[in-house]
Amino acid sequence: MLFASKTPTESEIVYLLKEHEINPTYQRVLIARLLFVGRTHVAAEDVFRAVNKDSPNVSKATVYNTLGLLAQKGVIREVIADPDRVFYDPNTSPHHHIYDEISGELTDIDAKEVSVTNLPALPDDVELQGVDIVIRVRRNRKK
Amino acid sequence: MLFASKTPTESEIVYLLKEHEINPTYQRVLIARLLFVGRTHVAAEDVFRAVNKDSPNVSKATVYNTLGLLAQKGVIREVIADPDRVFYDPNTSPHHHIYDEISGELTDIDAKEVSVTNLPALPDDVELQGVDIVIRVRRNRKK
DNA sequence: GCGGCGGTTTATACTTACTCTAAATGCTCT
DNA sequence: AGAGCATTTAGAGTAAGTATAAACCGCCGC
Repeated sequence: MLFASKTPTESEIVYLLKEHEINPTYQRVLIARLLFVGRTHVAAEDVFRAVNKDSPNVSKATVYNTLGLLAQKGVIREVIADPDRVFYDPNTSPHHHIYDEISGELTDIDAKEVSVTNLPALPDDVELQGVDIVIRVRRNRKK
Repeated sequence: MLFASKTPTESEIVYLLKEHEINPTYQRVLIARLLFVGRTHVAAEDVFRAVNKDSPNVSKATVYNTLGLLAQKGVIREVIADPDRVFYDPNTSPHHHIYDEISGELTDIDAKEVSVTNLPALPDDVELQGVDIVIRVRRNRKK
């Protein structure tokens, strides 16, 4: 488990950022904390709204920059499943996703539940970044 | 193999569209033919440019509508792998993709080369649309 | 304290992929 | 011809994300 409690303290977040060589500024801690408290898949727009709910705290540019930085440093993970927006996932352990094409909702699947075998060998100059499995689904409206 | 030759004739395309309950209009045939001649992953923008290369033939709206229609009817397949644009893939046989995060390039992998097992059972009201595997990769620039 | 400096944040304008709308066009049937 | 329906069109609109240039912040040497 990444944190002792489900809702990490500010200092736990500061530590997490430092661990990943990220300077823990006010805005970055605010955003990261929000991600790890909610522990859900969020889009940049969600973060922007949540972070500025009461008073204007963080600009749009900083939200995008911070999410990009966190993803690049491996603190969170980008999920490309919705053609309209990128989701960010605080769960970086190996897992995959179910994507509801109607609602846009994303759900986790533990990597243990799915196995991928026989990945093709990659050329030397090609570095594997990750394997994403998206199970696309439509939940029928109840009749 | 879908077509006898690598470059399907107009009448082969017309037949393909009719088979999928698509009224084979001038624009749709033009676009579909282009897809099946190139047989590569293309974005809507590519199609728009190619189709209007010499003279203005098809409007932007029609390009998007047609690609959407072809995908919906199963003639081609949408690939969500690049956060910036949707790709369309004329190869509808079961296969997956390697996505180069640097160049944005997509490459096919035959489904036989990868196997997914233990897909989780889905609730009754949920209909499986498909399973997409994207192998994210970075090709290092040659030193 | 003060000036400078790199890193960070900001407002705002911009880009880009894609969608919407309402009018025009075309096709078919009588 | 003309009614009725499907299709296409130009152009405006939307929304996610990026670029830019100025302001700000923390820190270090003086």
